Amino acid sequence: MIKDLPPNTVERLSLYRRRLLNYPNEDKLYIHSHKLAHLLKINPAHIRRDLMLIGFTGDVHKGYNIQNLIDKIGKAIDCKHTQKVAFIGIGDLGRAVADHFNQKETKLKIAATFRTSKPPKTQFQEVTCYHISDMKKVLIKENIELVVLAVPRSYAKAISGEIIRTKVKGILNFTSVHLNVPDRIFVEDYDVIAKLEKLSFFTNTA
Amino acid sequence: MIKDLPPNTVERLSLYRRRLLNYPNEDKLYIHSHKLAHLLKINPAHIRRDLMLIGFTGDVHKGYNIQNLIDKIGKAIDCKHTQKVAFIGIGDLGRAVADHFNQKETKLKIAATFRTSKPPKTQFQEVTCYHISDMKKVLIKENIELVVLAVPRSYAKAISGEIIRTKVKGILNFTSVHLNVPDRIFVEDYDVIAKLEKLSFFTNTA
DNA sequence: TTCTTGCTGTTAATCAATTCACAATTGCTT
DNA sequence: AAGCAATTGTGAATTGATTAACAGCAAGAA
Repeated sequence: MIKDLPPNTVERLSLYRRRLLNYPNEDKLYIHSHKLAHLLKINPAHIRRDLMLIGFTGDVHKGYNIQNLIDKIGKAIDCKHTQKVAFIGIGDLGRAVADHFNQKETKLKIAATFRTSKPPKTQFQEVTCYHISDMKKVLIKENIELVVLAVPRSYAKAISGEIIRTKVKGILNFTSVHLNVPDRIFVEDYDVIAKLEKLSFFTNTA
Repeated sequence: MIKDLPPNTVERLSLYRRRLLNYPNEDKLYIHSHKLAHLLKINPAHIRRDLMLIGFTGDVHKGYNIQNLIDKIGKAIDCKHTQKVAFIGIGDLGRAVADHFNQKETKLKIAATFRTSKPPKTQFQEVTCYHISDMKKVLIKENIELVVLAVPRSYAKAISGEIIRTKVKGILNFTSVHLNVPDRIFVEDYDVIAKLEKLSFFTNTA
């Protein structure tokens, strides 16, 4: 794991890897920066720069060895142990994401989902779905470190109050409520409403 | 509606307004930049600069008039007519967002939701939930211009292929698939997997 | 062998976003 | 009336992200 990678680079490395994992294996062992850039619709220089930052070097003619690159990205951004993730109050989106995390190459594992309503305890694939009232207990017992939080506003405060009493270290926060958590917890906010209003703005001016 | 606002400013203006709408009305008619900044955990200069960009000016002692500011933000970022939004394949998250759009102050209206599975046609609040197979028809009939797309990978291509044959102008894309759409459609990607891997990275180094 | 081609690695340039810092203003206090 | 205190509006500085540009290299063609 490399220190001091820019946040956006970390995100892109994740994208590179995922794209490469799905890359038709055919006989292709290598890929050029501009080819990968084209697949991801980004600038080739960006890729070369990102790979430079993690010290991965390609062949001047053949390009980048795909398997080695996948491995190197893992070394750069994955943590050593597997981290468990929980989805709190997010139905279909979790489902849309889940398949990837059942692949071999990932250090993240979806360990539980929670709902504020309905099913008190059901299975979804191999992931158990609990009622929200069991959240704290399960987060602790399962040693979950990352959560995706997408519950209605009215729940947000109480739930985040419980989360800080667990071992959770990171929250992807889709509630439009600003969470009051200690510094040891890393929060990434995403405000759907603001994004929609931005979308509205740029579809009417641009 | 103002041209040439930076994207991030547009997003923040949306956040400012929403925060102000929920601001305890008490007797407070005015708010200072640092007070609002504190509520949103951002830098006060940021707020002053954003408001400068939309030509809103405050009182050197009282601060910003809340109602006027709300109105001005509307003039700056809202489009004139109401725009309709659809949620495609996103259950709870849509629910978590929906309440806001039933407020008076918004130009966006959730007009439909679609599911890839289960309920062929049910109601959620006043919003009808259709089966995905009716999507194109409904998008056209309802004149929907914005969609939030969060279906499993395997559906993404086919669905985006249908979307481009409607009047949709903007897509908030939560599928990790790069959509191939013409330039007239504004796409904002959000890759949950990449965000989670970033979260994992920064909870293990920082 | 020598030339051409096309790629990587990397520095430099550009562009965008954020924050600093302070002049100007004006109510309030004395 | 004069000085203090607090706030806005904004130019300048800083930080960060992206893109351009090209030297250096090596395979393959001539």
